[in-house]
Amino acid sequence: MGEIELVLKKHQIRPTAIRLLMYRFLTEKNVAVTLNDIEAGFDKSERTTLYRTIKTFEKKGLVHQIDDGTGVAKYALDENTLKVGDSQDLHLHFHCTKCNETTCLTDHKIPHISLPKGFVSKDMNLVIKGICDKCSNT
Amino acid sequence: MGEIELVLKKHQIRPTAIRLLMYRFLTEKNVAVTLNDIEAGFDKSERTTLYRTIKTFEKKGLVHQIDDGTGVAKYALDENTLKVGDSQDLHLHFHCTKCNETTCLTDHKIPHISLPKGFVSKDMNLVIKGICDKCSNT
DNA sequence: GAAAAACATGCAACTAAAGTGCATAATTAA
DNA sequence: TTAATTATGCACTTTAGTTGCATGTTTTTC
Repeated sequence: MGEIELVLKKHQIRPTAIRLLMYRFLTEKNVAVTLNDIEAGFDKSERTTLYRTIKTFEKKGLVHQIDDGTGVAKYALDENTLKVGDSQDLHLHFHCTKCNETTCLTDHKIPHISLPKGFVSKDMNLVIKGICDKCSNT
Repeated sequence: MGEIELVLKKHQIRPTAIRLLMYRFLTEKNVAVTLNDIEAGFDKSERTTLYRTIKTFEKKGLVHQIDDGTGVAKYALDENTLKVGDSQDLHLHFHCTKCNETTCLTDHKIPHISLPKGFVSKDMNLVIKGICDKCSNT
């Protein structure tokens, strides 16, 4: 049994052909991808299936959705996919307005922020927009 | 001439009837509103016109768009609308997952974050999700 | 103050992404 | 091996965002 198969099983995801392929696709990319990116990476298979597959991955805690302000949902593999459960690593995301790529800056944790009385924080999303390293070196 | 009319003129926005109404509508709300919210607040007038009006407000620096992760764009008046120009107040936003309201926490500035070499920050968006004060007191 | 230019509005239509319903196929459990 | 569950493919719907164009209104210019 392949390694990817094991990862999926650990997350209680049935390792079908498409799912294995999508997982590999995600590991090969080091930036967040849209559903369109995924679709473009697979000659075969339906948009709906890919949509439901990525949603399954999300539900099972294999990927997280990123909202970088472009209006299109992006997805990226969770850092520690071997660990199951709410890892809740609140890293920040960088969106390059030049190349439109969004990167997980997993080493950069979001600093603690004190909220007004009565507000309870459960989750947070921090996106920094600007020019990425690749684009600024051009 | 009314006060709102003056505010609009200061931002080089022609004070038409709809614009005056929308500005007042925005001041009355203390949470961010979607285009649908705006539409619901006006019996008359076209969705397109309201859309273009809010976009004009945004372009002229009267409102800012907020991306709270719900997938729908929300808008809120800038804090200091009497001042013209790039105020760029990077406050954070709180999105309540219970009542679905998004509030500007204008007093809470986003802390400075150091980025990896080569990354240049131009703008940032921080949304904290959780339960707001109104919903937690219920 | 009239004509021209610039801008605002309303209507229709289009686009893109997200999501649902349902039939069929495949996989797992009994 | 049959029943139950889950996955996939296709068509279709929904919703938000956006654009084109004709008409209406305001501002500018002479």
